[in-house]
Amino acid sequence: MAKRPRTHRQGRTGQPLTVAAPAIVLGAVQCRRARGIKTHGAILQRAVNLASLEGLEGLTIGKLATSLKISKSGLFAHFGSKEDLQCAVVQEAGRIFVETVIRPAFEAQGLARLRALCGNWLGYAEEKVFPGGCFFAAASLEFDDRPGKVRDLIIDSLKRWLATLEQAVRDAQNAGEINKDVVPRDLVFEIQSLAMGANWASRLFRDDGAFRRIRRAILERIDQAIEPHARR
Amino acid sequence: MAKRPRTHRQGRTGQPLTVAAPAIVLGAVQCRRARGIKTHGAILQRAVNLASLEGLEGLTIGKLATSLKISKSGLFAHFGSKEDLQCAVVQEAGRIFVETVIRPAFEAQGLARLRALCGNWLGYAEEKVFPGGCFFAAASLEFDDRPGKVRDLIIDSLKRWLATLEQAVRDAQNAGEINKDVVPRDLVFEIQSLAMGANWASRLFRDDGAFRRIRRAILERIDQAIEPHARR
DNA sequence: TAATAGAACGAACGGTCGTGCTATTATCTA
DNA sequence: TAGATAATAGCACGACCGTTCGTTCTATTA
Repeated sequence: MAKRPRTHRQGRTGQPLTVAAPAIVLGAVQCRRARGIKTHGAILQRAVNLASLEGLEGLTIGKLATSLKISKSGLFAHFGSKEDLQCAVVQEAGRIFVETVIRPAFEAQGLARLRALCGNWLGYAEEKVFPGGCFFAAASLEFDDRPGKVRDLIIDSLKRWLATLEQAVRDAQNAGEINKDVVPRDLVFEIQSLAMGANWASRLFRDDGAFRRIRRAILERIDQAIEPHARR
Repeated sequence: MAKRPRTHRQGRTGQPLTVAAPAIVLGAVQCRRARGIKTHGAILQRAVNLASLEGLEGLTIGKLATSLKISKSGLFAHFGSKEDLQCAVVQEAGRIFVETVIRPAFEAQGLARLRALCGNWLGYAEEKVFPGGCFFAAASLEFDDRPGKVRDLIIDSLKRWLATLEQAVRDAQNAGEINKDVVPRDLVFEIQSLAMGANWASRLFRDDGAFRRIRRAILERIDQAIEPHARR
């Protein structure tokens, strides 16, 4: 978008500010005092919500600053560039996703974990953890044709999510719960597609029945893949 | 977006130019001479392709004009506003969709038509009729939170597509090919979700294997719904 | 051939975008 | 409590946005 000749926020001596303990590295910039950390967090939180509604590109620094009642430049100083802001937003969204969808499911094992992952995802999308539906569904379609750091981060997040699902399938196979003939990637792919469809329909048609339909479809699809003795 | 105080392109006497036969009404503006019609078509074609890559909002009048080597204002005169341009683009995309996906399938009946609709859609997405994948998948997620004429058009197009699929299911049920216990809307919903997922994965991961996977999944899902005597 | 109107142009508008400089204020530390 | 520096604000920039205007070229028609 534009050239950025100088590294942002360096010490007077030139060496980067990769200092001691209490500094929090967030994006390209560091906050080292209580006020800065608080502001940084508030910006990020608002930015994630705004971006989920308007898209990562539709998220503008001016609107974000206005909605937080701070100056554009004051906000801008927290991130070296708009691209870095977008990256920070993607990472924050990923953190929320992990906490909401993935981590709770890791209390279960095998097939139960797979079911928990799917159930948590549907809950996460339905309960609007992000006001614009699944953050990564929107972001990935927005950036699929825009190479750069942001897209790389989005792809990386989604690959890790798919890998988590696949590993759960494999674990369930090793535990004898899911049929060994099932190709984990194929099953995960179908589940993921159904989930994306639910998110899409609920957003566009404002039809929350979409989640009910897809929840049933995903459970049935999993049931097809499990060994008889593990049936509910 | 902005006020447009005067009706666009009126005759000297004041009455609108809603004249005789050969005028072609395209969007908000009319083209009545060979040159204008040709230009209008060229703009629309380029705009549809650009919008499928950059989104309907990322499609900018300046970039569009530059890429066609015409002036911004000359292009602008063909449409009353950016919103009208976006509407025209959606309608043109819809026309292409109907010609590519729907019309050819209407040579078949019942179950065969349902299979043809699904197959045509996968071909349409895979062969990149639009360079940015399924136009309506991208557009619907982009506009799901932006009320207005554009979103209404997108929703309308997608509702008609889903209704076409549902009617094919019902016809197949009436012909005794698909089990009457199947709820058409549920089946269509699952098929549509799988299709959206294929489009999503192929775009983001540049993985055309997605279409192979989902094609098989859709066919299997349809097979589950059909009466034994109609099995392939 | 003269009159008319469609089609395209170039220039400019007010607005917003991302970004950079500089000054001011707030907070921490010696 | 004073000095240092982090955090924020103010202001201006160049670029591009959608849009409007007056003008020019060109094709059709009287």
